[in-house]
Amino acid sequence: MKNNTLLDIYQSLLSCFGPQKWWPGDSPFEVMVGAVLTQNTNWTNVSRAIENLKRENLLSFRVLHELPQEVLAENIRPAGYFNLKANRLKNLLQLIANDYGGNLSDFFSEETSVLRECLLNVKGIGPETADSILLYAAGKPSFVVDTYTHRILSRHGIIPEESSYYDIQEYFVDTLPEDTQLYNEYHALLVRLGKEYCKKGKPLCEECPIKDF
DNA sequence: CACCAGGCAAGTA
DNA sequence: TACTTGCATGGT
Repeated sequence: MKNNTLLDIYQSLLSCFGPQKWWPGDSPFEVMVGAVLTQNTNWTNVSRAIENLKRENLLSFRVLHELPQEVLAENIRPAGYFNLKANRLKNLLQLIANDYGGNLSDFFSEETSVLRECLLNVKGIGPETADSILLYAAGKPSFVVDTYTHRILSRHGIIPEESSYYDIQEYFVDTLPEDTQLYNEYHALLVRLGKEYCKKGKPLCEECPIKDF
């Protein structure tokens, strides 16, 4: 009776782990910054970088936009790739300054597909970072696919190993109801599962809560 | 010591 | 188009 495997998996994960309360962050702006900082990086390192920004009272659009890139880079050093990420954040802030007068609410009020294209046009923002900002900062129903999503589903034989980002996203979007809260919780639960039961280079874990799917 | 972490862009053939 | 490489800190 599994005519909707993804929904069944979701229910299992939710009952196993409970709500994950994502994204960790106090404001949409902080979430957006965190989305860039967490690219290929452990969240604990990102937390340190964000703590630095908070301690120095730098975590606002105006301040960060006016801050020299080198100073920004020093503050986000613990997140790794700090020069690269400082540049990427600057690119994003520049877009918001140029096209939206620095008004984050106006930026996030754009229609989803328009906003997505804007984000993807920023050098340093790819599909996952764009979808993370859309979903967790702007509250749009944009499903986020990450390495855990790909690894979990392919390891369980639910999708082919060679599936692309958009193959996987399409699968979720076509199967699940379009619901921001569902997308939010589902992605967070997959990350939780991935961290605890589906690590890189290991075989399918016998204790995995969804091993029967 | 090696390997990994909530990617992305640029270079090569 | 399909690989490969650079970017970098901190935990295990």
